[in-house]
Amino acid sequence: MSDHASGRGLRRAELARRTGCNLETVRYYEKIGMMPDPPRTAAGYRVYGSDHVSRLKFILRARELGFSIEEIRGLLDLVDGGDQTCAEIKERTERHLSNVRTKIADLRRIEIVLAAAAARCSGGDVPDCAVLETLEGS
Amino acid sequence: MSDHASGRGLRRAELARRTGCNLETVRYYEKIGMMPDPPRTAAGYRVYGSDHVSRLKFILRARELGFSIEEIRGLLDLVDGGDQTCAEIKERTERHLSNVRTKIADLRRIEIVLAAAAARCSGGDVPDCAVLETLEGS
DNA sequence: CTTGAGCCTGTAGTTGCTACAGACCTTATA
DNA sequence: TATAAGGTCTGTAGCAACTACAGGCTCAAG
Repeated sequence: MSDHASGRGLRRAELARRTGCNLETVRYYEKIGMMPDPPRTAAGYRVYGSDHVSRLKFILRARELGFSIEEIRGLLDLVDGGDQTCAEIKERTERHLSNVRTKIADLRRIEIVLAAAAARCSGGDVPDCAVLETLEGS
Repeated sequence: MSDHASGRGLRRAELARRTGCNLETVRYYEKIGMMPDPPRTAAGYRVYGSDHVSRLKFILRARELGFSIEEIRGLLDLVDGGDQTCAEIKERTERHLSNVRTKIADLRRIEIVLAAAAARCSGGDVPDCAVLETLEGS
């Protein structure tokens, strides 16, 4: 059966390669409904087009920016609906940005405690340790 | 059967309450071997002592500082072995600290991109959106 | 015609919990 | 003493977001 794998259609590995996505993750995104079900060859092989490439890139970029799958699903719904407004997208972005800032603040607190404990450590061949004191109770 | 639940021994809920740990998490830490199996009453109820309280607090503090379960297991092994050295603990702490700093750097990069995209947004009732441009390709 | 690569499916594993269901035990009150 | 309410027990399933198989097709090259 002649498919157009060498023409416009991409197989899964090629889609993965072009987007930098893990091979199995492609299938995973399809399973959870983030990627539309692609057409298949007669033998059942998935055939992807440029729309799949851009959608997958969108998802991957959003993931890199720390958006959760559900957040991305929401963004995609807006885009797919075609009636998204900049205001709505901006609001979601700022909500996510504020989560990111909270995480940074949490990690900075951790960093300070760890750095202080490590600094108080002699680092010697002795059983007493400032880190353990920090962990065992103040 | 007389147990000493009201004396020195604590039941699970009380241990959880005193440490701020979730009730089920206590059992989870036991299952994965982070907490020693406590003695039981004749009816099978767990009975905890002050050693369990301190160990659980240790684990919880280390978790708050972002140590993974495996890292904590390593620390506890050192402490339990009794031959831990400050140098060893310090090294592990600094390794973890460097992971934390990497995460902070990653998040700061994300923060910058998100903030820039949101700033370029008009926020109006229009379909064009700077955030979407960021996600759809540079 | 065979070999090897690539694809298919379903499922299990990862991390660190959290939340049940259904059965037992304990305690207080009537 | 009966009973109702609560605590505890076990095992198991679920969460996010993948990742990695096993076992079976299909396809192209030699």
